[in-house]
Amino acid sequence: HKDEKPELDPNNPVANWIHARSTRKKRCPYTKYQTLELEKEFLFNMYLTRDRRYEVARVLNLTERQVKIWFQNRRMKMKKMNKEKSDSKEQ
Amino acid sequence: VMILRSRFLDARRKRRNFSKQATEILNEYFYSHLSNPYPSEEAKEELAKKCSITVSQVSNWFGNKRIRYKKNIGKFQEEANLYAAKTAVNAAH
DNA sequence: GGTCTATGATTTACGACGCA
DNA sequence: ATGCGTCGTAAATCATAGAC
Repeated sequence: HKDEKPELDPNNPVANWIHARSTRKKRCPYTKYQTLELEKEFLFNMYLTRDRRYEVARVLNLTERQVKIWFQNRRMKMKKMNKEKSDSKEQ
Repeated sequence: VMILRSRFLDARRKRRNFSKQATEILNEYFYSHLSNPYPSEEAKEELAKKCSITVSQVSNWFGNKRIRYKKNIGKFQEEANLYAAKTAVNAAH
């Protein structure tokens, strides 16, 4: 399969499932303040310039990578919410 | 209009467990595809229709099921046997 | 009715892959 | 090669419906 890492085991059913690499950073919930500031920035523009990303990361004490990924996830969330809205409309 | 709107918002806020029949259908698929329990988009749509839930809810269900099964296979052994037997009976007729 | 646990949904973090 | 885009997902966590 594709996503991440195989689990080389004999005949257990989970062997061929997708598994996260052990090096993956553990999910760390952001504070209310961090989330609020990220949401404000997202409201201002859905896509970050490199300068804004640096600044947001510095102010919120996150890495630029975390900020980049937060925006990617936030755009997917918005897409999902829009889809639900249009789906419930028809019918 | 306000009533409809508030009803819609309430429905989103207040989660309901899925029906017994829906859970049955999802579990049948899960245990009969245990070596690769990743339904395609088309399969998700069909499951969603049969279960009267959304495709997102089907995705959530499989995501939760995979991780919870993997985390404690022993706890699900009885359930796994039950659905294995059920699909065996279905295949025999 | 108050405690818990099971369950559905949401939040971080990445791998795979696309495109410029 | 770099670098950021989407898409689908893992895994942890949240919220609370329901079982006890």
